[in-house]
Amino acid sequence: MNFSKENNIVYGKMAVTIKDVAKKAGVNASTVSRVIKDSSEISDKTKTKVRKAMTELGYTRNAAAQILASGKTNTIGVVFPPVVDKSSQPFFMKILTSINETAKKFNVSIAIATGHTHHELKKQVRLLYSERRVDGFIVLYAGKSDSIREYLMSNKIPFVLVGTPSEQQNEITHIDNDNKLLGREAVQHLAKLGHKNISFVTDTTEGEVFEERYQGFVEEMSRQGLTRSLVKFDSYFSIGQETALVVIDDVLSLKVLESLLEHGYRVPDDVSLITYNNSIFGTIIHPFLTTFDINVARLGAASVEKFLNLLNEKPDYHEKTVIPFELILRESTRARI
Amino acid sequence: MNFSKENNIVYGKMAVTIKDVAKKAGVNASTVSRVIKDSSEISDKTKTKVRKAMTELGYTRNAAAQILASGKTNTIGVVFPPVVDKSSQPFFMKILTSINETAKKFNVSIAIATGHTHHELKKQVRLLYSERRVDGFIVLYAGKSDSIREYLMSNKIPFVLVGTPSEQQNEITHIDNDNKLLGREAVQHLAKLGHKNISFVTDTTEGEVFEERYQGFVEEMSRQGLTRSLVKFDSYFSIGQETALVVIDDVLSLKVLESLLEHGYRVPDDVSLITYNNSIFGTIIHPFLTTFDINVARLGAASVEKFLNLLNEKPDYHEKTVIPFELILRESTRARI
DNA sequence: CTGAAAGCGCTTACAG
DNA sequence: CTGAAAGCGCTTACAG
Repeated sequence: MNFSKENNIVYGKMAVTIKDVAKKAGVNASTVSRVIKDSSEISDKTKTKVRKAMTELGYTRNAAAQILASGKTNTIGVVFPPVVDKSSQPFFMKILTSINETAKKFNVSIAIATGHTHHELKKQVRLLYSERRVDGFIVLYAGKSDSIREYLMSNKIPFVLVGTPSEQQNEITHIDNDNKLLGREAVQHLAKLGHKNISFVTDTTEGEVFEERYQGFVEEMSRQGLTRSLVKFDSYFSIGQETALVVIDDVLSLKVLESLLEHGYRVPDDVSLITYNNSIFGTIIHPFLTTFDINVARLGAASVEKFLNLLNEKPDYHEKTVIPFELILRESTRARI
Repeated sequence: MNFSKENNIVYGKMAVTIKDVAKKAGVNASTVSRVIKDSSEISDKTKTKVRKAMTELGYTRNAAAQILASGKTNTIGVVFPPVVDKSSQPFFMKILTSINETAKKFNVSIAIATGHTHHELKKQVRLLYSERRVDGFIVLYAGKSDSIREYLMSNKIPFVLVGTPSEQQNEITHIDNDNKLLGREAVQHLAKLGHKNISFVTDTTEGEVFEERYQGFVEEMSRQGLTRSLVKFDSYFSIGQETALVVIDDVLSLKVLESLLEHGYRVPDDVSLITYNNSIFGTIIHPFLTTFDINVARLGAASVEKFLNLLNEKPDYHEKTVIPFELILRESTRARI
């Protein structure tokens, strides 16, 4: 029976500490600490000895003690957008999973900040940082600056953005797809199939995502000398001479599909449809949607890597990371006859 | 300039500690600590004085220090199921949000555990607990026992389950809807509309959710003397004499709807359809689905409350909490003429 | 009702 | 390459 352990009763079990390991290995606690972080100062012989003691005793570090002593939390705060229904977008759960698993790979943890209102969300973000629970943040929404972003910037708190900020792109490290290219490539795919009159369909004309995809669409349409229009989807939705549609995302695509069917158009026989995001909505009902996979897993992984780089290397510049996308061919597009 | 602060440089800023507050308020650090937790031992006068100092200095507690000193993490680990695509089920993001916001209300934090494989997930769960990052867990999947649940139970780690465990229901605190009642009430709604021949449609016959909803369906159908059958949805799906369908969830309902349309049935004119979950999938295309809202927000909130109760009160029994549901009438059911 | 002191389990200059 | 010591910022018996 080991006396020093008598006070380490946690949840009814003895917690093994660095001291126990040190005693067992016949070294000082500071040596054990150095072995834990695999310091090059320590001899291989000692490392082996200490590690043996660690496994024999079943040692695991106490996270709180390490955080307190080192001053580094090794935790990243993940900030969700301040909207009520994050659950309707598979994107968020997907990127959260990816972030969590990448973080684990680098031995860091994550904490999350959510809020129905902007005010609540900001309170959570501030609290996470002021209680020294996180070293910084990955923010899962971009666009125009808000008071949370201002808070982060003015306090020089490390953070990266998933998406593209409307302003200060050179002062913010961010990770995104090339939305303009996404717009162009949709046109290219359709043009290759022989379509000459194409509409861009959206339910919102706000936000960077729409703006850039649409801009890419317009540029490529002009370049190829094709006929285009912009259609806002609402209850009066209908189409004219166009033989193909670029739709802003796959949820909207399902609605467009239904409306088209009502008006007597068959997809892809009468009109082709190409869309974005490759979420589950694209393969529930036929025609399964031809869509661009924006690679959410890599967006998440890159956000962690870039954040860690920002935190540790403290580069004096802020870069944009562009994640490649992939066209998934399914049933909703076909050659124009 | 305050000397004691010179060493508290965190992220380039002075961190205010309990000592700074104590000095400013002219009391001992231990008194400040007691004021923080609003101890009834401290006089109101002192509390006011200390709180004034706290706000003036902008004090926030250091989470790691508090955790280390108190031995309580005030953090709950949330365990997601070990499946690849959690993002296709809006349920998970919804309950995560609800759990996080309820936790915040009780001043506790959350950590998450995800993994593509059961093995990875278990590693994360063990790590969270052995590093003393969490006091216990909320597990977001139920059904048959797995090695994670066995680990939690045999180590007497506090946890609650969202869903109903197949075994040991009296030894596990869990939170769920009454799935059997959900099955019965679907029948009742349909019967009231005059339907006498009803099928239960599912794509999986595994899991508690199916079993209980189906059992409730069967019982109520028998009780009312109606004609029933069980239909497994696949590419050969078709219906016979039935005039109404109970479908296991709303994603499957969209597929069923499509298949019905192909076979020339109109919903709800020819056949009524009632389903479960009230996710976004029910209101994308027409007919909008009549569905049961299972109240995910309350499932999440209750899981936090019950966990905290388990942790603090250490009751010697394990109860089940049944969250009420609500029928959302939309377009997919109608009276049989 | 409040203070002084010990302790939580680590990390990290400093010294040798 | 390793040890001894101080310190991170709290909490909590113990004493008065």
